[in-house]
Amino acid sequence: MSGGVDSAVAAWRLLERGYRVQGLFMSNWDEDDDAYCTTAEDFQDARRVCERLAIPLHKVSFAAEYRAQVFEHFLAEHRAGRTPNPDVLCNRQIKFGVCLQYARRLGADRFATGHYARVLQTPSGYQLLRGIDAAKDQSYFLHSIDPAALSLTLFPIGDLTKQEVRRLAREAALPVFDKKDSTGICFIGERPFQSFLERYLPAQPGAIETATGEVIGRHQGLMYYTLGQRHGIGIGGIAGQPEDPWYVAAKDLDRNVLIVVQGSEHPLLLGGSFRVAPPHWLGTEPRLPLECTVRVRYRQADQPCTVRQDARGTRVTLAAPQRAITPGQSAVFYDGELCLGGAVIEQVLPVQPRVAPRAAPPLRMPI
RNA sequence: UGGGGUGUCGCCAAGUGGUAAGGCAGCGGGUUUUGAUCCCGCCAUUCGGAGGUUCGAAUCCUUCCACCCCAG
Repeated sequence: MSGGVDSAVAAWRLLERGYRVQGLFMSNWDEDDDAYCTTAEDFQDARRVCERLAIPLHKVSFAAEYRAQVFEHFLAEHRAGRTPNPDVLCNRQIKFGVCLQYARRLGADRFATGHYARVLQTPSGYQLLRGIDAAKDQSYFLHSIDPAALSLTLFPIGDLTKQEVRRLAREAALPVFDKKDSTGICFIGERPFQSFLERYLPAQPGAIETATGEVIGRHQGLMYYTLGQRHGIGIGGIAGQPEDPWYVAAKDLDRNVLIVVQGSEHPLLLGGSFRVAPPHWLGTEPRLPLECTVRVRYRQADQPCTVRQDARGTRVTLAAPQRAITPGQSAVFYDGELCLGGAVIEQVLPVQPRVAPRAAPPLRMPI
């Protein structure tokens, strides 16, 4: 129970179906107790919901595990100039890892969350499906959990739309029926990103350059930016240049230079294929090459792709180039509604053919 | 020091006598369980300063200031 409307309705639906339900509230972030920290209110909300449902509520902190298994990795990735997805890791390590184990020790034989996703039992095992509500589907964040956890897991609202969840919450008189959806890093919450990271990763200012090497500004530290990012670069109008906004196209870690390009459709923002770390498959490992669809970033449109194995590892080739393919983010593979698994993006391969005209060698784009 | 040019929002930039376009950046909000993207809104009573002409000036005149270029 997070104190939000989704987990509240999930618990309510389980009760409706006759399950014996107990609530479990996690507080996994105790680094600070500032205005951005909503843990106290969220716990109160969870308690009110459980009172309304007449079920017990357990409170547990996995702050140490979160710090060690999620946050340290998050910082290390940023240090390396990549863009990690802490919530993917959080689901694997914390929610469907230590928390699930904890629930087992409490005597639970099933484990439920308020995620917008579905579990399908098939002769060959349990499979993860997208949530019915395409706009809220959270299978992307769940793709890397232990497949064994799926067999114990219930997603009671995965077959509902957000609108239906809100309506049910109202009808069931759940105190949080009107509570705003939460965003931001799970357990840490939404905060000014750069100032938050600065507390852990000191600024390392450097130059901002165009793709042709012209210096047009200063950045605060490569780790504060992500590929495809527009805001926060601080570049205004430049005489003789078009009026389009600037986007982060690459990071040159060796030179501590942020490389930016102008216009949201700039070719250097696009990637046609990319390398990934060894994939995590939720079901039986598919034979490669695999034709499927892939989502390269949460809420990005699915794209047809081919997953191949070659001498250097696993490579994904897209049917159409995608914007802002970013090392550290997850590529999640789907077969229709079925979430097959995913892999962390390692390296983007440029759209342009490898053989360039003799006169102009292709720009080297680090990362 | 001569000669030429330019000074309009943080940046780029329209406007050349009729009462300050637009873009970028920034800020605020929406969307969003990463970080982005995206969408909406806000953002110069004032045009380098001071005088003057005019019913009316960013636009004309005078003067001062600053910067740039060519001379030197």
